[in-house]
Amino acid sequence: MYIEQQLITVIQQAFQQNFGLAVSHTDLSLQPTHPEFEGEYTFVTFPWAGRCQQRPEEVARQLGHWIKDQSPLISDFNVVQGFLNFTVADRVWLKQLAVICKDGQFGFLPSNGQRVVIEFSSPNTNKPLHLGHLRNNFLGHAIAEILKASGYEVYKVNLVNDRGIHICKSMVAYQQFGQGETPETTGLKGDHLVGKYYVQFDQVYKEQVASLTQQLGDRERAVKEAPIFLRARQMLQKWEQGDMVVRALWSTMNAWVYQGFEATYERLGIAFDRTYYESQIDLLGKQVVEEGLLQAVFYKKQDGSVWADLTGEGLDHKLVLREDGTSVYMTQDLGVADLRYAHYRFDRSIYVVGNEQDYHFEVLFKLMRRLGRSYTNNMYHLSYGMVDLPTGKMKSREGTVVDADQLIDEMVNVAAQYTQELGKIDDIPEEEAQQLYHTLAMGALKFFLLRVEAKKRLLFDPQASIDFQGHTGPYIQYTHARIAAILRKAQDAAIAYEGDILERHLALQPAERVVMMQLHKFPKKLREAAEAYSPAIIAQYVFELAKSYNRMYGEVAILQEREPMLRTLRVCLSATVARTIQRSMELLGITVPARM
RNA sequence: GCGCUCGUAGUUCAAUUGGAUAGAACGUCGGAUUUCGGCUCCGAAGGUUGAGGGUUCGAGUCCUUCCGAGCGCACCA
Repeated sequence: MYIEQQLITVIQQAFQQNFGLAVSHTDLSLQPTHPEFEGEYTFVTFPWAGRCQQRPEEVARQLGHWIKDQSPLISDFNVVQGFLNFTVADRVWLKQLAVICKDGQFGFLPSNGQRVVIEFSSPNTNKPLHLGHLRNNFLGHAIAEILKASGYEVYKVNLVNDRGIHICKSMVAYQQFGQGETPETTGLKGDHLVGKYYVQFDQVYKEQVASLTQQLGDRERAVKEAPIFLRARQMLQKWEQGDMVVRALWSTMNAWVYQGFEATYERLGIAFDRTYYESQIDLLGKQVVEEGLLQAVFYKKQDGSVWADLTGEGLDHKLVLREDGTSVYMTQDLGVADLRYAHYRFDRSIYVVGNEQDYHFEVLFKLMRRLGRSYTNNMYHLSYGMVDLPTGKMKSREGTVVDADQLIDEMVNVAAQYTQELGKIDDIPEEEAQQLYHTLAMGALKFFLLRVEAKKRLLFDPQASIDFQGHTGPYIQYTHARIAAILRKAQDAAIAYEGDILERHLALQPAERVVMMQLHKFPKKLREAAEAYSPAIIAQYVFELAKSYNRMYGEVAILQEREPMLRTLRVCLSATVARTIQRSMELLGITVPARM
């Protein structure tokens, strides 16, 4: 039972007894007391002054007195204007610590029987993953973990965008300039090799457009008629017709890319329960469009293209099928939604997709509703902002993209350098050391990208991201490693938690009380994070927990404490902090080392 | 032009969903270890929350008008 809830129950009784008011549990809420005031929880009485027929101060005073007399929960209270501040009794904190210490699952919820499908990553198979994908992947993975911890049965799915004109661009360039290169002959990762040709296509295309524009004096025509572009279109048609040669090349190049992706996912620590390929689900969307036509949800233009009229809902007309009968983006998502429901019978379906798709999903959900899909209300677009660089926006064509693999390599180097300077792991095997550098690098990167609220755009400063001090992943990892060192020594000295600590009247230091309060907050933060689909809440929380511990570490002795009860208490507190850090970071997909 | 999102210390982010004197980190300056891991800790300086108006006991938060930024409004995905 959480302290806040207990306190609210008492306040409820206090209203009844002192003012004859029956107030519901949900109308009462507490907030943390500002540090400059005495106490831990604050109840605001301004809104109640009217119903109590008293000034806010007076209401606070009466409630405070009554609660202090009646409940062992608080040791003191004070009133500042309409703010009633409670000081929770040390014994209550100690008891709470005992509970958290014993309960290895503290804060995690038991199964609620609900299924969630979460789609993320969704790469195109024409170029390697970049920084933007990292934000997407980390978000998706973290939210999946958070929902699992909240009792959901979670399925992670990836929808690979493996068909379309952009794929053909890489293929055309490869055909023309590739000279039979393979990942093996070049030593390049498959996704990078294919990406190279995607870039090359664009260079050639630009040149052709430039010269053709001069020739024709018409840029618009040049854009549409550049030879290499025509070849790409032609190739797409052949692909649609199932041309053997084109399909073979497509399979080969896609296989290269998948191998490359697999390696990158592995480094990121990300995996999926199922992968969908757009090339395989083409038909489903078309069936949904057929169905919509029958229901008059869609209409057909004279040229044969199919549209939805959303002008009644303040939107515009939306194409759902081309005049030549081929699918567009929307067609596919209509089909995928059904397929996913058929596969999982989900209670919720989450799409982790960038905010440039906000409109697309708004339309998609409206269409699904019109089509009478009962699960529409359970679909959610988790929209996130772009990742910007200090130099401006990332543009693949201008080479300002931050490549994921390259970035990880750099971070690993920095981690190695810092770690060697610290010199705490000189005795461990090389393989383990490499593993550790990777752990630290990913910790820095993931924390950097997850600490910002998803919907906000995020500035990626390469300089700041490799910083290991301050508001960073490694700062938290370091805190964990330091506690782990203490615990190793405590074990050697046979200091362990003993249940009777809370029977003693131990006086807590303010810094210890703050740490306990932070620990106590974990379940609430997890709940908030799950409701808001927000890993940033966990990131914020775990940082504050680490900070509160580090402050305490500076103020009180732990193993050096002479009083055995206090020493035991602090070891127990340290162990609980370490475990909570570990579990919180795990929710973010970050591993914490025992040494670093 | 229309729609959506955003605007908070020099910089990057918070602000418990409408609560007290708007908080952290980085950077700057100044400190701390006879002791448990200094990738740590403590302190200082730094703000008209883009601007104006409104709602109320109380607004960074809600409404409104401007200003600025990003994204979208493709028979691309």
